[in-house]
Amino acid sequence: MKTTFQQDVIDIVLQIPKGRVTSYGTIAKFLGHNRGARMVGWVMNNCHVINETKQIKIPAHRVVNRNGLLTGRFHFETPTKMQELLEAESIKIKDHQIQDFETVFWNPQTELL
DNA sequence: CACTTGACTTATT
DNA sequence: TAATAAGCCAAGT
Repeated sequence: MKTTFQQDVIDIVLQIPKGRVTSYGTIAKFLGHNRGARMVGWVMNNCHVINETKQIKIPAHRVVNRNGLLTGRFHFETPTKMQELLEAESIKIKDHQIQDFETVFWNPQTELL
């Protein structure tokens, strides 16, 4: 069974606990790509296709850049959708920036392992 | 098969 | 502190 990169990324994103977030680079590093954050972003860009193909929903709103900034908000249905989803999970956001980012940050390396 | 693009990150100037 | 370059690699053209 050859696991594709996007399968691995999806697998991790699906395991992000509710009310927590992680970053592209963290996921990439966990998969062995120290600087493969762009590939994670690429998977997220295809997450809509994946959602229909695999009939699952990927919590892409729980993946932000390493500054806690919602850089991928414009790829959602509406630019505010991402923030709304996060706020619905008790995550505070101000100016598209996650507040207390270190607190809600989810590290698969230490918490999933 | 070669070139471009990208929801990123780190280092350098 | 802010702007630029380089590094990473899968898909699309």
